[in-house]
Amino acid sequence: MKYSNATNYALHTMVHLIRLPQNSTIGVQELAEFQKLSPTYLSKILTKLTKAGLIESTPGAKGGYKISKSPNEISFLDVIIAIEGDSKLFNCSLHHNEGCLIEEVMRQSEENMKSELESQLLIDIVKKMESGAEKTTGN
Amino acid sequence: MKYSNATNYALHTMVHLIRLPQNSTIGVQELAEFQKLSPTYLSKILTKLTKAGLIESTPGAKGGYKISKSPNEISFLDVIIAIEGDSKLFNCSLHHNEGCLIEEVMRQSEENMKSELESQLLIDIVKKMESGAEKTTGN
DNA sequence: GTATGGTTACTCGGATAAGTGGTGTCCGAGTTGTTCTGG
DNA sequence: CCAGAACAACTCGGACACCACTTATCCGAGTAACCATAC
Repeated sequence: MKYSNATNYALHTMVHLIRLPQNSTIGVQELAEFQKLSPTYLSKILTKLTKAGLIESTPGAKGGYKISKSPNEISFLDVIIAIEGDSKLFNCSLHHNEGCLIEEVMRQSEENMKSELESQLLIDIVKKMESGAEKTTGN
Repeated sequence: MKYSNATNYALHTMVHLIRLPQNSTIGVQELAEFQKLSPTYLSKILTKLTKAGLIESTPGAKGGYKISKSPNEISFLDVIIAIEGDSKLFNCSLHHNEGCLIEEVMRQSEENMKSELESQLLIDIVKKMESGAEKTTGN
C-alpha cells in the first residue's frame, strides 16, 4: 500500500499554485518543468484537480491554471481525495453475519489518518516555507 | 491506495488461529476453505506471517500452523507490516534543499494511523467475538 | 481604422502502451507420520 | 513381532501466467489571444 506518485505531484503543484500572485495563471509546461516531469502526464493530474474543483483552467493563449477556492479552505485531504479517490483503504471480502470487527478497527485507524490530513491546510505549508527559508525558491 | 486482499486474509487467518485451542495445529486447506480461497495462494500469505515470526509451521503429516507468540502480544500493525512491508506510504521524489514539508505532514498522518493499529490487539477482537455472539462461528 | 481570417499558444480528452505489483496456479522438493511387507 | 521400505499428508519455495492499475506518450479537437491583410 502506497500513495501514487501522482499524489506527490499534485500536492507540490497545489503548493506552487498557492504561492502564485492572485488571479495569475501558469501553464502546464512551466509547472512540469519545475517538477521535472512530462507536461502531458501532469495535465492528467491537473484534470483531476480541476474536476475536484480545487483549481480552474482558462483555455486558449495566455491560458493556464490557478487556484479555484480560497487557499485557506484547501486541506491535504482535499488534494489526496481528488487524486486517489475516496474509497476505503480496507474492505472485508468475507460475508459475515453482521459487521466485521476487523474492518471496524481498520476503519478507525483510517479515520485517524484522515482527520489529521483534513486539519492540515496547504496554506500552512506555504507560510512555513516563506518564513523559514526566503532565499531558496524551494517549492 | 488500498490495502491488498492478502492483508484481509492474513488478519482473518490470525484471528482464526488465536481462537484455536493452544498448541493445536491446523492445515492450509482447512484455513483456505473457511475463507473460500485457494490453499496454494493462502500458503504464500502464511509464509510471510511465518517469516515475520507471528506463526510457526510444523511440516509433515499431521502438520500445520499455529500461533508463535502469545496472543496478547500481537497487534494489527504486526500483521499488516508482515504482509504489506514497512515502507513509508509517501515519498517525496523531488530533491529539495532540505526536508520536504509536505512529506512531514504525510508522515505525521501515517503515524496517527499506525499508532492506532499498534494499540489494537487481535486478542481483543477474539474476546469481543466470543462474548458478543456465541452461537455464530462467524469470524 | 476596422473587420475578417489565419496563426499561435494554450487546455482537454481519448487511445494506446510500457511497467509494476497483486493475485493465483502449478509443480517439484523436503519432512514426518502411517502403513505395508519380509524376515 | 519387529525393522525397514513404501506411501500418504503435509509444508516450503520457485517459476510462471494473468490482470489491474499506475505511469507515460501521442495525437486530434476545442478555445482564446495575437497578428496580418484587405477594404
